[in-house]
Amino acid sequence: MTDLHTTNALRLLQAADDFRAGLSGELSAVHGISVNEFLLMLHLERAAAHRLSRVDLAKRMHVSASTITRMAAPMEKIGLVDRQVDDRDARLVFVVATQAGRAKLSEALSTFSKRAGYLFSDRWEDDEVDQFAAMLRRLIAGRGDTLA
Amino acid sequence: MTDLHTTNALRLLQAADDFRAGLSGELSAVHGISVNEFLLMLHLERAAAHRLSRVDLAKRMHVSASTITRMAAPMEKIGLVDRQVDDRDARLVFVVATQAGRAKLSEALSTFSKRAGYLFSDRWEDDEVDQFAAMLRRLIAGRGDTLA
DNA sequence: GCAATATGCTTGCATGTGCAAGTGATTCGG
DNA sequence: CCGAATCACTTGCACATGCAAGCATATTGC
Repeated sequence: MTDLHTTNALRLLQAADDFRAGLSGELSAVHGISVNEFLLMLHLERAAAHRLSRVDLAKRMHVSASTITRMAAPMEKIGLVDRQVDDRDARLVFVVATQAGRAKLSEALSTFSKRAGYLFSDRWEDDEVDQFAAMLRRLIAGRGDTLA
Repeated sequence: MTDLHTTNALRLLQAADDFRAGLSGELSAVHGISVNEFLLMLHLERAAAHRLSRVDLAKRMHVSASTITRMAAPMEKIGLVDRQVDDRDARLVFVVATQAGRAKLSEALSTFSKRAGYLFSDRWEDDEVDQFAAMLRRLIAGRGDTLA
């Protein structure tokens, strides 16, 4: 009916949606943040000086610049991130992780890892996990700004 | 730094997001439908009699029942789906694919398959694609209502 | 049978998001 | 230099979506 590439793409979307849906509930219930806020902070954590410009974040997260503007505002209010204007280029406004934000990320990351463990553990052999990692890496290899 | 399960889950989300973002633009530009409308019709296509109740669709798509109600309305207007109340249980309102809807799905599916091909082809060996399919299948094995 | 409960769906409200337009800052071409 | 083009960001508007409440229909317990 449909070829295997198509099946794989459908399964990829389904598996990611399933995982994201479960993660969403626990992140918001336990840590009071959304999946996108979690991913935003993770991008900051991986970035130099734990900061990124708004357009940079937007590209990495597949959202519009306006979304970053609007996500950052409440995160600044609760102290997860700070706003930092570039010295050289006054157009650039960095989103920079605070200590509190990095601590929150660390907690949220343990929830994330626990769920990732549920997803794979007890059903996968170590070498299968390695293979899967290598395959996924090839799928996102085109991007130079991946989280993992 | 982070264990491999965590890395894999992050890559899974990233790969799916990347694919969905590219697909979204082409589906809306070429076929005038959203990714979620495409997936809704695909669920109908796979279902018995090409129809599903609203709560059933909601569960399969990880969205709320109200979202299905609101997605179905414009799709009925442009003739992609019909509304059908169950004879036995007047609470049940099925979303049923029309011929026009199934034709539209078929066109959109070719766009989907083309992008799925880009994602894997020229970079993957056949047996790797098979392995990847088997691994993804295990990730979504818990669900009995998967698309693939 | 009938009240109490559960189920499926819809609607009001609040929130999240993209797009297009607007603003200020920088860079480019002459 | 100076005007034009580009870039980063913000804001107004429209649309999508979840949650809670409401409504109609079924099912259950007595």
